[in-house]
Amino acid sequence: MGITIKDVADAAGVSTATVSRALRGLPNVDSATRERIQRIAGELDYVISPSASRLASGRTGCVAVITPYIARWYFSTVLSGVESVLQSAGMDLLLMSVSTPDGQHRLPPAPRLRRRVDGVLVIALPPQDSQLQEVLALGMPTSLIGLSMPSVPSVAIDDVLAGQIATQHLINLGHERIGVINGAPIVSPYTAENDRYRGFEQAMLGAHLTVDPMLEAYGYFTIAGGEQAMTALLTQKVPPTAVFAMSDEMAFGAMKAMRAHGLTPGKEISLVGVDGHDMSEFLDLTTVVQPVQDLGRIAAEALVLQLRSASPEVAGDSIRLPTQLIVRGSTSPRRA
Amino acid sequence: MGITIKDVADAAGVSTATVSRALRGLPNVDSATRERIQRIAGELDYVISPSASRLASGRTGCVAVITPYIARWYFSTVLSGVESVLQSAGMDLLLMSVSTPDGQHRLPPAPRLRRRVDGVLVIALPPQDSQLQEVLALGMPTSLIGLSMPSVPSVAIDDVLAGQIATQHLINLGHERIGVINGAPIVSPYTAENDRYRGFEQAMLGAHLTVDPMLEAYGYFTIAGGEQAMTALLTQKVPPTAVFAMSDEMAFGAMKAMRAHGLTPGKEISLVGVDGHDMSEFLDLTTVVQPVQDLGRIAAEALVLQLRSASPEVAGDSIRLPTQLIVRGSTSPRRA
DNA sequence: TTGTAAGCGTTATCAT
DNA sequence: ATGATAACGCTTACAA
Repeated sequence: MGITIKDVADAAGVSTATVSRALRGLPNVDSATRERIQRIAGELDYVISPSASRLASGRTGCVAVITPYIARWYFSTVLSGVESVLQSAGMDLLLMSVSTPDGQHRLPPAPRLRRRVDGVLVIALPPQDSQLQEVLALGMPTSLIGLSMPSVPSVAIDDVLAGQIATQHLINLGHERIGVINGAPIVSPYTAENDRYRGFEQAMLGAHLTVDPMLEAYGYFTIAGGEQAMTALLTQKVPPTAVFAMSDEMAFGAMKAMRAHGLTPGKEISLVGVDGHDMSEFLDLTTVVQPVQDLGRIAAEALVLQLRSASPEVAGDSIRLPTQLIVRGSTSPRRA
Repeated sequence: MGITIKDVADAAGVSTATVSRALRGLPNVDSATRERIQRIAGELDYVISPSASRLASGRTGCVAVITPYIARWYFSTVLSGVESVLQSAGMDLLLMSVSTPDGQHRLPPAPRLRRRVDGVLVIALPPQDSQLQEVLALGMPTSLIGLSMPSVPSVAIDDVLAGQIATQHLINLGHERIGVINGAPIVSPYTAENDRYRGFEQAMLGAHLTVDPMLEAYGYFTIAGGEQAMTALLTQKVPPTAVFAMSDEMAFGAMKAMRAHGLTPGKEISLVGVDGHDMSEFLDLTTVVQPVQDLGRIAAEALVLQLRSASPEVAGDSIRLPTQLIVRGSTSPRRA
């Protein structure tokens, strides 16, 4: 039921091999022949069969993107960057979420990868996540986004630095009782949240300030979580005068809690986030902006490059993208 | 370099045909044989070659999702619903954006669909978008999400009703000078924005209120756009006392503009949106909530069903999902 | 530069 | 219930 390469070959009076070569732009094809074949293929409305091509060549032209969430800002933004690159590269993007929209875990992606894609892009899974381990064990070309591991190519920001910058900003404003809204309490090392916490600690210690465990709360990277965390911080005997939220979305929740307690971010209390979420400008939130879309874009470019250069071990190493502190109204000098 | 069906067949002492049948769960296979084959396939770590299977069967097991944006809330939320269903159905999800992250148009998706997927899901493209037309012209099983057209299966809300409900809410609060923040000025008919506008008109006319063209502005469904639109409305000689924004994100922008003009949503001026965006609760925005994730979920389910039931014309018709007005603090009775 | 033909790994149609 | 085998549509040595 479809035009095949054979039909084109017959119509052009050449062999299927020549059509294949001509259409794929391979060298050693007479340019007149090539043009004729292209024209005829067009006239016949010929479309190559990916399945046949893949079966014969062994390459799928597909890249899988594995992500814990699809609908959250960070992940969808990374994804948009990835998609634009893969699109231009003519590769198919297979989207696989590791958890349901409700957050439950699902079928492990690794089995669904084998023989199906040429490469894999993983967004912000904890380094020792079992799903991630299984994917890496597949041994296929892989790039990590928003996390980094030794010996696996990755694109990420310097999370320690991000945490350090955010905290230092608060310190520079004269704050001393600085709270943190962290991700989850128990978490594997080398995650973004851990690194940001280390940056926080470094800044605090560097300024000879006390890291008070009572001023740490967990917001699980959600708005609601941030709100709860901030509420917890505000009900301390001596609440913080400034708070570092590890993500903008948690910061949004924190803002709500502050207002509920009659506090205005940037007046009685200061708040800084991390991300550069679309809404952060709108909400006048000081934040450490990370180039989220570029994270995806650059990782995808690196992967495509690796896939093209048949050399399996041109893995390319860990790439660090810069962050930038954007000071807005949510932070202000400590009131005397 | 991989285990093939032949290897499994040899190891099990049966033919490849039997292995194929056994592994796919087809009938007419001795249960003992089937179990043995399954065990051996497992031991050998056999993974079927999708390319070969697709080439031989003619089915790809892939569904393409075509969307104008990936990183916007509505689209990523629909996408997450779609993904969860396709995942459970064991189908591959090919993601294709129609515009770049910057909003530019790109390669038309239609050519990239042929022979590559079994079905297509289209998210919120205007009915007469040329890309959409080309996709439909392919004649493959297709479901539309967030838009509807005669004779093409679709899942959407009743946008006229949504606009009507939002507006009526403002009217019920006693407002008479009601502004609208629309999408784009020139737009094809039968789009969500047009329908919502019609609902707005209906409500206004039903209450014998004047639809003042001066109280209409365009926000292009973005935060920044909403802000500009609201600013325009507020600089009218006689500004509106209430505003219907056709999306929550535009409403967010509108809120910012209101505050910039010293107005508090829900006090001197009322504001209602449409969507049920995550941030709307946080920002205390009254809105007409639509079940965005369900839109994607249900459309995907319908498509999967259609693809399974080999009957090509079980297209299933247009499905309408309900919306719900959630009254929050951004709307209040008109002040005398 | 072009053609020949042997795969690629399944599925599906007949037989048995 | 199982087996043999011809597709499926392309790529890629190898020849010419």
